Amino acid sequence: MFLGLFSSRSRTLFIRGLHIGKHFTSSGAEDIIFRAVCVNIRQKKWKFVDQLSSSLTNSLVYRVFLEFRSSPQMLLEIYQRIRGCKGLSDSLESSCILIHVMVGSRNYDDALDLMKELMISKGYSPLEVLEALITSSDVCSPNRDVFDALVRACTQIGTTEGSYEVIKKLRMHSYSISIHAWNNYLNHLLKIGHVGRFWMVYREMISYEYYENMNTFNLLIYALCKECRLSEAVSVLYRMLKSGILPNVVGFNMLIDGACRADDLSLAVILFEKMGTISNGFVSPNAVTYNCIINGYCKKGKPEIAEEILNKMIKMDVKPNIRTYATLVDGYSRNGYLEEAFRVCNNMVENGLIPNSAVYNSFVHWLYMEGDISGASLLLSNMMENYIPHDQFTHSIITKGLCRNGHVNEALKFHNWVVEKNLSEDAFSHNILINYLCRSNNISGAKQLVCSMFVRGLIPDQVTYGTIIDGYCKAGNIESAVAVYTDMVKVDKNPNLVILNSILDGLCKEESVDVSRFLVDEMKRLNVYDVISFNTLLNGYCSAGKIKEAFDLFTKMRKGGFLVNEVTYNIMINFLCKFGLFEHAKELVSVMLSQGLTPDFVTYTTLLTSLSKKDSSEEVVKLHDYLVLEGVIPDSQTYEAIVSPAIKETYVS
DNA sequence: TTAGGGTTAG
Repeated sequence: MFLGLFSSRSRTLFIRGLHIGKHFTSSGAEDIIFRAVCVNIRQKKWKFVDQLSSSLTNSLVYRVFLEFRSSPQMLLEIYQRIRGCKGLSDSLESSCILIHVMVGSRNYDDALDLMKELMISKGYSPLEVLEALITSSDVCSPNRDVFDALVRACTQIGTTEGSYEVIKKLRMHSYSISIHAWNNYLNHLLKIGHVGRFWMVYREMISYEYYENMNTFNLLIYALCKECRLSEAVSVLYRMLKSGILPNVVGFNMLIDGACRADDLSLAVILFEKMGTISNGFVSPNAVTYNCIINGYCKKGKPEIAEEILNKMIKMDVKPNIRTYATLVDGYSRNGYLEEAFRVCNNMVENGLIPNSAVYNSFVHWLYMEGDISGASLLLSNMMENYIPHDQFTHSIITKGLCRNGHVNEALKFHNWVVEKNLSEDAFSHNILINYLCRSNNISGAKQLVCSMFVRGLIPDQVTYGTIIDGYCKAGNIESAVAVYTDMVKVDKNPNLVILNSILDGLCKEESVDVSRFLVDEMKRLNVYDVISFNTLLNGYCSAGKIKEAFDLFTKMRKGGFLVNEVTYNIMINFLCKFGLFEHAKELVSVMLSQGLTPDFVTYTTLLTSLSKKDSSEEVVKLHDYLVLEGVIPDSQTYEAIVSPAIKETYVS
């Protein structure tokens, strides 16, 4: 109290003394300062605190925080005033008191920020923060939400292991964490694509006798949809209903979106129509629901039905948003109706929405795909004039657009500009360029680009490695491909199916068919294979003239059912034609059709090229007619070179 | 917690 009597001059001298005299920090002196600070804070004399803040020691800050721990607002104000001071930034214990108080007063955002700051800027590990929080819970009223918040902070800064260690440690300390923290961690695992780990953690959670809440069930639906396990995802919905938990619109939306992505639009529509009934009238479609269905129809090649859904949406009083229009714009564009896409965009503007980068990106992408470089450039200028910021998508689209239209050097120049401006944040654009450089046999250029990624702090991803590996394989340099593969495994990037298929193709091209078969066996053992793997091996057998092996494999694949597609038949048809067994090849077309597979332009070209070498024009025309009647879309080059002259000849004779 | 646009394989 006596300090209150100090004149402002003597107070200043007192503070100056604090700056100069380190000896002042003896406990007696600290008590005096502590009381002085507390009095001034209570009287809201912040100027005093502000002047003193840089001189506060760790222990003083800690004592002040303890003193005011039951007045969250006051404590927060003190924190705001002294947040830059060394006494606070050095003290994990003081920060933990703050965190306890913030969480206790439901000020989660500030608590999360503080935790993140401790881990990112101050370098404390999640476990160190946890231990400090546990220790400080002796002086603060313990609150489980603090630990939940720490798990959340860890997932937000992306430390997957950190969050898991926190959960584990809490169990060891017999502190229970809430289902919300588990959900948060599970959600994080899904976001980073670790679905396998998701299921492990989920099972672990259940083994500790936690009960799923609505969010957990939604996460299960989300995970199952990501894995295309649609019927299991639907059964989660029924499990929810059985356990008396009413699904919310998010769960329905994830199911509907999952069904669309799994190419089961009819299920998506059924769920969409029945969501009201299933939820006892509690849930009705929202904008996300409509957007999912609209996207489903667009990706299925039916943008006009998608637009009908948009009209229905408006009728039902659900307001379309920018994503609704962006989806439809892309839907029309990707199906070749750019004019319609522009019309939809105009409607959007009339409805008061401004085209964003997603809308521009779609237009630019599809203009480039159509070869309309000037149209794309025009739109890009328009984008800049309207101050719409370009993003990573824009950069990739421009890079690919230029490469695809034969301007690889322009693409490289553009890419360098992006990199120089520090605008490159992900590996996408690099991967596109690496792919085009490999295609043009410039593997050393591609390798340079990978090196530049490291220099810029960009981590090459699976696609980067896969593209380089494929480049080497295509160039017939399987040794280098395997060397890159080994490097990739060393940096903890697991090979995926695409990469294994590339290596398999490389081995087949090198006629190392025995090694290829060994690789396929290994892929089968790991359960990482698809129809492409088998087609590649089949093609390898055919190229190597291994007739018996080829036919054995073909029979096995057909027995397997799902491991056969049009390409399988094309390989065999080509093989038979090569050996002059044209009739057998033609018979395979009937087998194909009986299996519900439609011959494609490759089948068409293979058969007609082979037939034209040995038979009359009349036969060529007959085969063309037969294939077209069976639904084949003729390859234009083959038609011009072989069929058209044959038709003329047949007519003339 | 859910929805839009860009990369790799036969």
